[in-house]
Amino acid sequence: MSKNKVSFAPSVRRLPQYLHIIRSAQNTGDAYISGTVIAQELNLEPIQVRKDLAITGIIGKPKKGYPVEALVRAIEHYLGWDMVRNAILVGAGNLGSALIGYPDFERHGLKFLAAFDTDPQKIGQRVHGVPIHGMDSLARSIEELGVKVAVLTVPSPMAQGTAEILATAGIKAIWNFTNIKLKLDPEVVVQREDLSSGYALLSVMMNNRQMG
Amino acid sequence: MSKNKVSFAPSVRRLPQYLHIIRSAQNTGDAYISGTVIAQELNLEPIQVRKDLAITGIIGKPKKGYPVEALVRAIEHYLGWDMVRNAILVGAGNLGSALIGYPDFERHGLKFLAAFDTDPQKIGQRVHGVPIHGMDSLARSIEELGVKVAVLTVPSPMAQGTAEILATAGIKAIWNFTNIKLKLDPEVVVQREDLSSGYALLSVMMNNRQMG
DNA sequence: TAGATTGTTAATCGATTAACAATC
DNA sequence: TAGATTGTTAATCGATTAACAATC
Repeated sequence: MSKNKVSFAPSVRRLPQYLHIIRSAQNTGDAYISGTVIAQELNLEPIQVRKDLAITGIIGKPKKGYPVEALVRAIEHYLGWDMVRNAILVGAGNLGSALIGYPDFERHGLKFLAAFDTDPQKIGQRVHGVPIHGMDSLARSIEELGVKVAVLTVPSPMAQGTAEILATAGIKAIWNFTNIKLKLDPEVVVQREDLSSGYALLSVMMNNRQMG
Repeated sequence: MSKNKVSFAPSVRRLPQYLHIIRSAQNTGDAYISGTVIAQELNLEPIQVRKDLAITGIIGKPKKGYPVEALVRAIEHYLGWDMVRNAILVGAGNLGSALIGYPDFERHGLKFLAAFDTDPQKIGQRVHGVPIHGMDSLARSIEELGVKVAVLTVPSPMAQGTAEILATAGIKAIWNFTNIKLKLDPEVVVQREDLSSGYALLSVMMNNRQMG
């Protein structure tokens, strides 16, 4: 493992993109892949790819590149994507259903044990094979299942209240898809996915190109 | 408008969060809101909020803060969220349906004229009031509607091919929700929303806290 | 008025990029 | 071997934070 100071969040965010490219190389049967090739594919600088990959502990071979099999394992291990993490989905609307059915997450260890919703129509049904329960059984289920990870896709007015129930019941990590900044005990890890920020960026890019 | 060099993408991404806070102040009837208050609400540094808001051209009042009404207008105008932008949705699955029904986007000028899908079951139906057409009418519809913005939520194997059809038919901005790095004419603006990168970050945070 | 808050200029911090020796 | 590519150390770039005079 490199002892260098290494850029963090931005590098970690790029790793799944690398993994995607490297996986295709794996499928083509390539034994090695160079940082140069990965960079080309993603419109990045080769040096950036090398720096990023170094954080996983992978050792490349001059002239050849990185051993594909070992690189896939190194990235997945660094991300903890080689283990199973049980999770629940809170809010079984369209967005939640999309996430629960997204094959990449399941493939990378995110296993949904249950979903929760307020809609009586949905309770008792299943999304992508996962049973939907009522919100009233949320706290009890979390304790029974011993689950530590929750994906939060409820309407924003419910976000803070629901998050508090989650935290109290023992959830330690929340993937927050609402546009609410949650106020919780700092021991709970929160990753917020803010679609509005992406829309803001797209809007400004369009403005710069004088698009109506 | 400030002549300072100003941080770009990160600042723009924070503006919608500010807008959200400022809107609640507006609803409470406050005439002014200070950068300090906004910062507190979002766990940021006041100086960062002031720097970010400066890019919109807003002028604050020492001691009082920023005039709420004018600030809302300044942010929305800077983002171009005070005008209507016609768009289409390509891929009317769960994720696409979630986006098309997300009230924040409509409120900020994103108007979906049509959706497209390959599923014969869906063609002829509507999502959130928007008609779903077959993929074969995609190019023709884009030209007829004169629409320049597309939200891409097709399965990843279809992403590159579909994007090429969009670009050829006249689409100038693509909001890309697939995990594919699109290769297109650089005159087409692409904003990629990569859920895997957020999952990677959450995973590493969980690893750091020794969560299984 | 007194003092909280703004906007500006300067300093720091962190991430990206450059340079280059080592090497398969 | 010759040369493409790695990993490391140094330089640059950009974003965040600090300091502080101006001011309502």
